[in-house]
Amino acid sequence: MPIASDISVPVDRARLVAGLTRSQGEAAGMHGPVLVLAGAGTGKTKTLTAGVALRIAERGIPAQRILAVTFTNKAAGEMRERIVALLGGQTAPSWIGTFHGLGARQLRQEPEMAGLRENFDVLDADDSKRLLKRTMKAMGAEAGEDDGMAKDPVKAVAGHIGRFKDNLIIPGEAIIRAEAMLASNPLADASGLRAAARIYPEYQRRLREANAADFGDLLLWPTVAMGKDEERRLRFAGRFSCLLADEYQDVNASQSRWLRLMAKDHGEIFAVGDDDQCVFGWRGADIEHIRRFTRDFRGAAVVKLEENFRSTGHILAAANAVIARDETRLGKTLRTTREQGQPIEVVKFRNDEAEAIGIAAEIRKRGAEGVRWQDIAILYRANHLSRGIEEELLRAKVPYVLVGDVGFYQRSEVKDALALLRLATCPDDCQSDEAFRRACNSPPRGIGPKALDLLERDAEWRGSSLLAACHTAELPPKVRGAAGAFADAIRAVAADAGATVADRVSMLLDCTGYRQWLRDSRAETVEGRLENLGELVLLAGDFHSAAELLEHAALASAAPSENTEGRVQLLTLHRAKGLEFAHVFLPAWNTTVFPSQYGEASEERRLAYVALTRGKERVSVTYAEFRRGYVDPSPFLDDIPADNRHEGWLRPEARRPARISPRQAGMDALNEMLAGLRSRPTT
DNA sequence: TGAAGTTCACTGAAG
DNA sequence: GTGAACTTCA
Repeated sequence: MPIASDISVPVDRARLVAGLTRSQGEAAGMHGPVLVLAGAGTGKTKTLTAGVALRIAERGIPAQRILAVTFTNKAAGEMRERIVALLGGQTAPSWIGTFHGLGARQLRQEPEMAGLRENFDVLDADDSKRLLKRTMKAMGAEAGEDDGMAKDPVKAVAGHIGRFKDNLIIPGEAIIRAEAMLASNPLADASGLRAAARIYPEYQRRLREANAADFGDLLLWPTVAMGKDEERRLRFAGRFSCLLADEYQDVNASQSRWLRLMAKDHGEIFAVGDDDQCVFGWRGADIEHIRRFTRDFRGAAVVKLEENFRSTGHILAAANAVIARDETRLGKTLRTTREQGQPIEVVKFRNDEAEAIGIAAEIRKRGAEGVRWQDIAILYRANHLSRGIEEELLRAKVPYVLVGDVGFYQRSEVKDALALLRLATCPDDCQSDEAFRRACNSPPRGIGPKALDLLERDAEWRGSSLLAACHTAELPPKVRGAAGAFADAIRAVAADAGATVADRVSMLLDCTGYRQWLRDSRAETVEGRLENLGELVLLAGDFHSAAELLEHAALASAAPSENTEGRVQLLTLHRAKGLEFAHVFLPAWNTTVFPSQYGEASEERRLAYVALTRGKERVSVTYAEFRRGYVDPSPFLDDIPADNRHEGWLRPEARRPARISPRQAGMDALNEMLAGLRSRPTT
């Protein structure tokens, strides 16, 4: 492949590719469509960053003609930072962002693509679920659609509608497409899917009515519109000379099509990804897109990065063996230049409690050996598995942090405060009605479902906003006073033209009694919540308008960086993707837990591969003989070659009989009996 | 009407 | 443990 060397821009190519391997450097400098298949720990981000830097510095492509796409804000931020560092003072591309962020930007420019007006709202998952719920209630579809509907039908329908949007299915086509899907895959949740196809158009109608877009809309409509209207496509695509995409294995149909439309004119797309790490199928990601990259982008070059700089030999061999049993993969085999290191430690425990105790004890021991807490991580398949482990870490006095629990902007107090701000921004606009519904009764002021219904009727009758209806609707006297006072408080802040965004938020929290309400509540979490509100006011200082802050809040979920210093980190396998830790503990390798009974087999296997490749020095896999109903050890354990594993670092002991309930004790007895019957060698 | 109490399930989670 | 939905109580 040609490497441009004839451009006389005075840059030091050597510096840009410094620290890259030969294949990394070659890949970064290629022209035309390129797919970099980068295994875990092979320097994927580094290569991508170098790719951007070389395009700017060597090929002379203006920074603002480069489009770089990622999935998370964090990844986008890191890329921007690294590019700036690499290029010195030169500007990073103006269009580095997430798919959603970029889609939102396009939609802001031409909102009619989605049938929206200017200044539409972006709803986060929570908001859209609320709207969906009201829609379903109105359609009488909320209660369990007789047969096999899920326990949470709103969640199920929200999921299906989200998948429709991921797959570029517009409301009018949903019913036909759903039937087609069911014809080819009768195993799917048929009644839920049908219900969703029926509800989708009405939900979409209500979204438009509220002048709001959900996350799916942000990419769906620009993509649909660009596909239909070539002039429009050129307006968007014409401003870029090349594209770069991170984590390509995780793209969904809509994202893949969007990229193709954006790259159509020049074919300059540089994608990096690892098909072995596609673990977000349930979120719409489709591994097929990375597999057919060379067909989607004609003449694409494929470069494999197989040199792993992260893990020791044993860890890598184990991971390779586990993933090798996935037969549909594109195929690459990681090798490491590092030493063999220690074998994977596989430890059997009697039950889940013993497992938690054992892990905590082992972590203590490693701490005593000088391992820093922050270099240790416990990675599990499902969130609820953290609980038992936390308990034992607490007991063992090991400091830990639960990584990425609830995002800052998803916290209820933050959402309440933002709803107040939304309300104060346009008190007379029906677009603020959802914010009103959220804010009107926190703190409780007597506006329950009944009163809200009266307000809704009045507002509908007059065509006014709910807030305006507080003064006009016929309400019981007490409620009327409270509602009026609430509306006046909002309006007072709205009228204060001189106030900054931060001032407004702070004033609203005070004059609506929200802060006081929080202070008075004697829940344990008050202090943290008040702190969050303070943090929000602080953050609000960075924004020039309420609209700006609200958009940011919808598109950015993450908490302002969690402090992991000096703590053991607890997180799910999914959240651990892309991260690395010197010491990794992988609990609950039991069937139905991991692999999960709900997951797709090959995706669970890839998740096991992700799990093992997080470790740099030591990886410990544990399982319980007994765990909530007898479950077998994970079959993935058998896939770790005998040469690369070692049974146990600790004699598993179940202790603390006092804490074991009679029920548990009975089950333990049963378990022991079963274990005996199976004639497993006992420890 | 609202608040307090109770029950029940609980993959995974970016934007 | 948590949160959501439902029930009961004041």
